[in-house]
Amino acid sequence: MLKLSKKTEYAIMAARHLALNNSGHCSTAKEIAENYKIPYQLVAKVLQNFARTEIAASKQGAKGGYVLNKLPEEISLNDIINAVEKNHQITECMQENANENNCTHINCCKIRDPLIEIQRKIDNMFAQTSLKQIL
Amino acid sequence: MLKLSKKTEYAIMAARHLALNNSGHCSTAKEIAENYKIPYQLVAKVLQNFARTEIAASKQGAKGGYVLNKLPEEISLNDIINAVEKNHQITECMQENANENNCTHINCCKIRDPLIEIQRKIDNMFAQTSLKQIL
DNA sequence: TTTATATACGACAATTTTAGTCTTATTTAA
DNA sequence: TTAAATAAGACTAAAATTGTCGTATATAAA
Repeated sequence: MLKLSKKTEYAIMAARHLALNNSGHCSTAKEIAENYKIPYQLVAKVLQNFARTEIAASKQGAKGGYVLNKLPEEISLNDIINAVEKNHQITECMQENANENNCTHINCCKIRDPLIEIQRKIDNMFAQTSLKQIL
Repeated sequence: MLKLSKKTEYAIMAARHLALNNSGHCSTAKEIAENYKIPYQLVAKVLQNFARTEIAASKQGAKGGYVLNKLPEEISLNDIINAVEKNHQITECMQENANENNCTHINCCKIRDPLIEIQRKIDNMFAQTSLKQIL
């Protein structure tokens, strides 16, 4: 519980790699996969998510690859996590309009409000941590 | 990812219930299970863990049950989580003497140190949140 | 224009973790 | 002696995570 997914770990590693290799040259999924010994297909998808969320720009074809769209200090850990994880909240009921479909206990558990506060603190921490701090 | 386990949710609910019903009388697993509509066996184990880690005292037999051993302001969210989860760190490599048996990437990932800092902040937050704040 | 290299992406399979159940033993008040 | 309760291990089911496969598309360079 409360563990980062491998996808997120790989995303942080990949983002860090892009930040350190941003001198005009494209980094490829293959390069990152081999460098850090992580499965190629997984890094590939992580990078596609970076392109989709505009953390990085992609270039297809030979000599293609990825470059960051922003400076490392302008990219937060939250940006990186959001790129690869659609739902990373501490409980199912954290979203605004949660109801009994999200959790059968929502009306009797009595702990939702304090947990929302915990969630807020975690979100804050991730938002305030920049990629630059991870280099 | 980064989700609390049901076990932890149930533990927080149960701890809160004990805190609100501490006027000399024992609360039972059955009472809590029915009150919050959570599976009896799971609450029972959560409460056994509270007794084992001395958050609560247990009394066996008829008219038995559990009472908190400390005041709500003296019990942290960390105490509650540690009672029911043996390992709740954000990565496998967070422990002091982690090596390649914990994670094959430990020597090439380059992100362990910044993650240790994140872990420290999360631990801090849980340690500084008391049961009293959850009532 | 062909080939090699690379992104894009959905579907699937294997593995691991989480959640929940079953069973039995023990303790104690009435 | 019985009913109510904790104690605890083994097992099963369900869900989430992790990893793989296959195919399509784009592009630089020979």
